Amino acid sequence: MLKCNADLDMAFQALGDPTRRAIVERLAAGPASVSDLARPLPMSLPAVMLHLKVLEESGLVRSEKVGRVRTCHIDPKMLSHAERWIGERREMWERNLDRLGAYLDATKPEKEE
Amino acid sequence: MLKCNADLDMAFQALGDPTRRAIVERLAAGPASVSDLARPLPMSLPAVMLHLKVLEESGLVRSEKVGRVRTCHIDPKMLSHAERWIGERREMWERNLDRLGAYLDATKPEKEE
DNA sequence: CTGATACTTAAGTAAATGCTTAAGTGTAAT
DNA sequence: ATTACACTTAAGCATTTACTTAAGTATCAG
Repeated sequence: MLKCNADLDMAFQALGDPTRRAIVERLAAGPASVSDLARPLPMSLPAVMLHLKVLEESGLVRSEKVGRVRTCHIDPKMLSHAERWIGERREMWERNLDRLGAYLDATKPEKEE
Repeated sequence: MLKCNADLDMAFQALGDPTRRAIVERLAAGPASVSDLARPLPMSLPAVMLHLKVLEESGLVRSEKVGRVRTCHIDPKMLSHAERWIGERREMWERNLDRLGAYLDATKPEKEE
């Protein structure tokens, strides 16, 4: 019954956590290793790994491991997707406001022609 | 330690649920009563009320009650806020890609001058 | 006044989240 | 070979979420 946009579900839910947004914020400045990401965060490294897993499964972040260090970076596609979803709804709402305005303009004015 | 953006937390978390996105989707087309919103949804009315409460506390939706019917509508401000947050991070990432490209262009080319 | 409508509140439950500490597994440096 | 480093997995736990049903509380219509 509900449209099935599991990818948006995961992306928005991932962004709904301050730790994960902090990670995205850091990655927006450029790729980083897991330890780099964990260092400023007030939690254990395994906890950061879990957040990274969420971000990666949501498609917002990707990572590759070379040697013993895993480097993470943003995947902008899902960011765009989420951004677009919000933008389209906002625009739909604004068009409705405009239509309502036009309707009121068309019906109310008594001093017409 | 983490930047405190409780409003974004709530907005993104609200959008991270398919039922709530369906409600926003419906409201983008125009205001609706609680029952209107609940009718197509595969759950009880109290459950829908809880989702509405989340949407309202996140600032994405507002509502007024007149008589016995509560009419809900989108508040576009928080939609814009969330959209902007994503957009800024995406752009930051893209600027970084450009800088990297420029750096590579500036250092690698052997056939210069 | 009586019943139907449109929400609202309360109480309870199963599952998902966000951590923790402890114990691994490979890779790199000495 | 030995040690340190950078993750990774596992097990466990407290809290929050997403519902449910049942029992209200105001309107409004007849």
